[in-house]
Amino acid sequence: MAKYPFESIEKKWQQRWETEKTFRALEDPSIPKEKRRYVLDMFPYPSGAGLHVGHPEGYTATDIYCRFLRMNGYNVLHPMGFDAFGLPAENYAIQTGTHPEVTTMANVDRFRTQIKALGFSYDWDREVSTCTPDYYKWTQWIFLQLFKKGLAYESEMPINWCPSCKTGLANEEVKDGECERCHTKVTRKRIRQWVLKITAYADRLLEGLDRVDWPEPIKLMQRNWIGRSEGASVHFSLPGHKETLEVYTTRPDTLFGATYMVLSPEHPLVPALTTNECKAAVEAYVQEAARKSDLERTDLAKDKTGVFTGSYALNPVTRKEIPVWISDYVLISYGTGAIMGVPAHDERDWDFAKAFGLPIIQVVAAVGETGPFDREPKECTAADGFAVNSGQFDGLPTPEAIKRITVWLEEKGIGKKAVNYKLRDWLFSRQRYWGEPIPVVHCKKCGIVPLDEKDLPLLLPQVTSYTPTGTGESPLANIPEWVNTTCPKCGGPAKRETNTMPQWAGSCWYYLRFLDPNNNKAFVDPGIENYWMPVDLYVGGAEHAVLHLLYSRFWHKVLYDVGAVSTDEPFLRLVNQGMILGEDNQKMSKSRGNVINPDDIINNFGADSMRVYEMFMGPLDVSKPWSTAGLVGVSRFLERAWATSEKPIVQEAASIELVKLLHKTIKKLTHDTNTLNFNTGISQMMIFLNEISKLETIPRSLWEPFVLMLAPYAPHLGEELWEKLGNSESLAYASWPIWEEALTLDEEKEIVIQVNGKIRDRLTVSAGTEDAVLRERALDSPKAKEWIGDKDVVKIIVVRDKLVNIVIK
RNA sequence: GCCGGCAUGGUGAAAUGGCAUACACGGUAGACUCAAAAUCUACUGCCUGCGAAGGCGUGUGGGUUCAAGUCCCACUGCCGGCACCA
Repeated sequence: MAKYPFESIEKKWQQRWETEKTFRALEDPSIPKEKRRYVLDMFPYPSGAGLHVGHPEGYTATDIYCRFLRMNGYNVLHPMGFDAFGLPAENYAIQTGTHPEVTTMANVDRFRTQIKALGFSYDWDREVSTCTPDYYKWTQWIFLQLFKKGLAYESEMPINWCPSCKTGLANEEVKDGECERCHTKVTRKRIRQWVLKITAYADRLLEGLDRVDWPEPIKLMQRNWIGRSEGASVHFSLPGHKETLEVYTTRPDTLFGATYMVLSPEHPLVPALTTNECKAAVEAYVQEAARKSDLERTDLAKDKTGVFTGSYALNPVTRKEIPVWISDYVLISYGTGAIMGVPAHDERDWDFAKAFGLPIIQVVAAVGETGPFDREPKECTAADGFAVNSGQFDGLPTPEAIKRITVWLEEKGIGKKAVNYKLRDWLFSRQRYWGEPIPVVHCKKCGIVPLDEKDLPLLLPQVTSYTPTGTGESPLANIPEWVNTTCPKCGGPAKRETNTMPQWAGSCWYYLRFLDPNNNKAFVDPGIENYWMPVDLYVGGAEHAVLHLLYSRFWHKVLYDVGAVSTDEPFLRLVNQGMILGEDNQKMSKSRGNVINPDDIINNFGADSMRVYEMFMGPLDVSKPWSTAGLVGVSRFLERAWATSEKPIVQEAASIELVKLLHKTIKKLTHDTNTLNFNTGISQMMIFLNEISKLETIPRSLWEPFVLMLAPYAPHLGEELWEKLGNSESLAYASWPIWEEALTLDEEKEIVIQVNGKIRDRLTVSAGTEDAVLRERALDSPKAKEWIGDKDVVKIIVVRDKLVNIVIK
């Protein structure tokens, strides 16, 4: 079998699609809402390394699905663009002096060429890059909306500081205590930052998850990330001080067991509470903690450390004085930055109390446990039970005790019910050049003043050096003529904000710009937004499970609140594609030398082989190793399809067996394509082709539907075969074949005869044979008789069209 | 440590609680060929057996069921995420 001429075929059809704008999506009002679909890929960051074989996996999946939808009469929006701001281009600029825009645009061109070589049916008229002024004008506009709603604020806060990049990092850019990009150990530094108040949307981000069709594990990860907990805040008075110490606890029922308090080293009350005798030790500890990175703080925390402040707090229920300590196991960023130590019922508190010889009092007992409860418990338990050593609350089961003590605290005015989140506000500024400038100015007289919307975009100026200033400010701070400006409000002198936005900003809303990419009056026309939104299917890697998808949902909800979009959740259905591993079953990486380059595969086997192979490897959502040997099998399948098309295609009727196989194939492929189970769908096409390729002449009634079904998977070959059938129009909008249910059913069924669950015989009967008949025929089977022997038949199970199980004893 | 996912032939994998291993790779044998490649055909889970046939088999151990890869319980291993969240 000769190799089919994929090079010429693929080139030819890619050109046809491009010049004819085959896949342009128009907002045709005559197509009803239920016949419109928005299918979105996570757009790539155009790295210098070029396209990875992982990219085409999700892109092929959505492409097949979109082509399938079009053939089923849907109006499909399927765009592609580039997440073009980002650190690698800037780091390259620092090394070489090349403007990041130059690098980025070259990479974008390369990516576009590589993506087009795979024959995806994108509407390229809608392409966007987040780094173009046309685009980031609207990223800045959205920032202004956030600012006006009070959701963007400045804060002087300790941040992760990378001494090598000389810039601040968000928590999520720190991996194992190291800078995600350059792997330098991260330290802490206080710096002025812009922060977005995502916590204000915590409950809505949580609630919205109940209304979207996403994988449960991903929803769970988002829920855990938001980390909502209910409990109580309690004020502890501090004898000798007018302030009180507020703590948050999920277990107010253990208040009687609180024998000490711990503040985070960064807690504002630490200086006031430190007595002269303890001052030296406390200050040393605070300094030590500040110097440490998060890695060290968590690592060293295997043994609890801490120092006594010298002060005492009053336990509001026992009226006993309890010592106030500081320790780095208490985080300033969660709750109030202070805790009550209940060593008997919290592992961490237990370790701390044991390390420093603090008293341990049991206040919860397991159901069925009998006292006495007046001695120090042997082990710590956080489990529910009933209250002991808790005065008036003794005997109450834990949930009841929590309620009653919370009420009691409220009555006394020393506490109340409280909700807390693990989610923190989003550190939104970067001390970088290659990002969207934050469109505000700092005016001595008016404070922080946002730019007028009509003055957007605020363009990134040219700089001579991309190197960070080292003071924590971005390279923009080195351009006085840009920094010094006038206040939009009072007209007096003002300074521009020199921080830029993080890469997440542009990717937070790109799916909206695809709707109306050239609009310069609005970020999207409301009519067009309403036409397509929400996104019906969003496919991308699971590594974005939390951050990108949470940030994006947050922005979308804000845009919904300002009336800019019509839905409050952006992505109805989410599918995460699995990772493609190297042939050695390891993550692909340069250092392992197991990287597969898509260009090589396309050159040697063609884009269609690449596409079909990636879909044939296994289920879309699991990780799977690349195998060039496996690719060969798929390539043979396409060659066989080509070879079959070279045989005479005739008008003769096909045999009933093949007609039935065709209808079964249409049914299975329709179902599997619709549910994105491409691997089993392809296998069904293989079964069909294996059969018809045996024929000397090919009935057109079999071949035509096969070509149509193959087309979404191998579109270049599909179009070519369609043309060979005498069609002059593209098959992109031809009708997907329809199956006839009656032709998918077998007239005869093989019935398995089991004796005690073991297969002993088989018989062939016509479909739908009555249970009673099956029972008789099974009992008549000589082999079954042999196995039954003289045993008693206890029971006979009949499953129509499938099996008879004779149970004997 | 916690959370989540996965575990099936030599390999990638398939299987509404009802014939385990479809499809593909690889392998073996044969056809075609001067020869090779390509292609085509047959076989290909393991064990016993000349064969007929039988037994075993979906990470391990239990359980539910007439029937378990699939459901339940306990464990082991691998992969991913999180990191003292009070």
